[in-house]
Amino acid sequence: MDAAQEQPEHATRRGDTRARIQQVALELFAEHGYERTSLREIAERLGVTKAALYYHFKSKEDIVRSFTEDYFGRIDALIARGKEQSPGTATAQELLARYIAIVMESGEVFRFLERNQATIHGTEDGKHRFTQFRPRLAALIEVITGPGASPRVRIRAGAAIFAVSTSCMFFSKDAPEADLDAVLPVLPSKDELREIVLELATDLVKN
Amino acid sequence: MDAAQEQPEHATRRGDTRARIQQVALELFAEHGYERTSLREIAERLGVTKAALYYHFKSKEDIVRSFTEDYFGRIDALIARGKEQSPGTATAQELLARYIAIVMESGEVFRFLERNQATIHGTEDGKHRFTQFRPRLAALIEVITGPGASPRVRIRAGAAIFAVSTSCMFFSKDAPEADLDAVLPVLPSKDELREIVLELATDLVKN
DNA sequence: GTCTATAGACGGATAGAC
DNA sequence: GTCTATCCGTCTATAGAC
Repeated sequence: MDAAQEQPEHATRRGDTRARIQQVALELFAEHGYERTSLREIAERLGVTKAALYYHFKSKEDIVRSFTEDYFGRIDALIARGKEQSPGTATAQELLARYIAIVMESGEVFRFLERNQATIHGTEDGKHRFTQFRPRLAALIEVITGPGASPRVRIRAGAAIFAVSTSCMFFSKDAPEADLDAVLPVLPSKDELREIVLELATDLVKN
Repeated sequence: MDAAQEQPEHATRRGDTRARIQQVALELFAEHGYERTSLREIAERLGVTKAALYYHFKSKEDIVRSFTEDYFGRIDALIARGKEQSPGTATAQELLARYIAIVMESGEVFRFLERNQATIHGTEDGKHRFTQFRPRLAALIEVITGPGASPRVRIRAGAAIFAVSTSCMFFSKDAPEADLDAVLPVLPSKDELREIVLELATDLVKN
């Protein structure tokens, strides 16, 4: 994760308080939901008070932004990279592979975004919302299919992204409190999962 | 959009406050999120007061249950039906087709469930089962793949369900306020969408 | 950097009149 | 069936001491 070294020296020596806040907040936001998790709850779990939180973050939403901006930065970089390449099966395959890597690496952040879509979409703050997945999805599809693709091809590309995202999240070994046993008696390793998911996404994109 | 205000002449405009509450609540819950939508907001949009809502529903959660129980009933029926059939490609295909139909028919409800996962998961009522998507997913996968399938086959079946669900929701013509134009310049009809999605799901399941 | 204390707002829910 | 009025809890955020 990003260690948030955006602060002056005096504030973050070895300062893991900020990082611990992020960690606990992300965990609770993803598990119980953004609105159902109060700052009091986060503070209590860390053994500090609410006011301490406000020393490190200017608001509740600011905590969210602190761990989502890194994720969105990666996606944007992926899109930019894709635009520089010539469309084709090889490019699409590489894009998908990189996308899978991003999703798997930022597992908890992705889980948070997935499970709090309505909340995130609802933040109409105007200023800076920690924001939208929608325009990025459009760009990803365009970059995978190339311009002027048919509805069928576009939908399949979208489905590939959806399938990849949700599968990586759901079948991940380090999913917290998953009733995974019921659906997958034997868990695949991270590499096995990556391979299976990439194969399935490729099937969707290449036809 | 504002279907609660102006309805077609043959629709039962008068005397069905309960249905109008459901409709408006579902719309707002799906769009802005369950917690970010207050009963006051729902009441205001209907031109009534909060207290009136409590005549028709015993709590906020009760409104949710009123429009989710039908959806889950259908899924459960689908699972039960699947269990009675012998596993095989034909069965899987039929199951997928029926699942797609369910998702497409209950579009707004599904959107609500999708976009409020964290909230829904957070309500540990225990007594009300509308919380659990997880065990149903496990059952669906089992019924599609048959018993004792490999991790790869199970993950592909899961991915098929994920892809179908999200695609039907996202690429649906009557998606409210979707920036769909950006990703799909020409929109498929409901039948075309169904066909495309079924084909893609089949590709995932049969290999 | 962390604390205590509190402001200020808004939420869900209920009582009882009509 | 719908209203007015209100209770009580919780929340985010801030002020200011140490």
